[in-house]
Amino acid sequence: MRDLFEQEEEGLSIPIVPGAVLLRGFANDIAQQLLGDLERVLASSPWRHMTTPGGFRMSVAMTNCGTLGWVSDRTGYRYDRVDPASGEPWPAMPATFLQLAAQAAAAAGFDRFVPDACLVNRYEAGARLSLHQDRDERDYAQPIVSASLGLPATFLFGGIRRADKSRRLSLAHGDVVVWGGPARLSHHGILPLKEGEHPLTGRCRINLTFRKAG
DNA sequence: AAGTACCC
DNA sequence: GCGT
Repeated sequence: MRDLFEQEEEGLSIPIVPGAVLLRGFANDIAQQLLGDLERVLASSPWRHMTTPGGFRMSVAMTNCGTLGWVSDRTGYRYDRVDPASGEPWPAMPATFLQLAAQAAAAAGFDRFVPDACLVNRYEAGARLSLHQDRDERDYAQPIVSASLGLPATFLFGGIRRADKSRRLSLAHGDVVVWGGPARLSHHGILPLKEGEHPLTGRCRINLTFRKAG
């Protein structure tokens, strides 16, 4: 019953596990500015489907902004200063992105969060991200901030061990999840996106994931 | 490896 | 649905 109650809360901090919190609707007021800034990022570094080290095409389309961008190809996962598609540095992180990330982190108890990487994910119907850990960053003392825009999705949030039981959380437009400290290496993922239409993003979900990678 | 296939 |  507690879960049903939580699903209906708005504008509140909802604890998930120690070190992880869902900030319901935290990005609502700034969502249109974020999406406008994203258009300028995409003009330099457009969407692309990366390849896993196993050689499979990821269903989620991605790009990055900030001094470091997350990249996957046949050689592995890494952060790189350069967009491999353009040969140029990733676009600068927009001020609105930095502000959202810092304010969300602070609201979750992580002060002075200054991300140097923003991975942008676009989910269309059927796109998914299987359960994984964010472990390519240098300093696990730095939290992860993940903002949802557009269509809703089911977020899986598990434990440190892959076999730990995962919780399912419905994430809606404007929701922000922050995890760090004891939850920093929690497994997480997104179930296949359902079809739908959102007034601001159309038939997709956009996710902004902020990290201090370097 | 953030993926798939296949097995139990 | 889980592990490999």
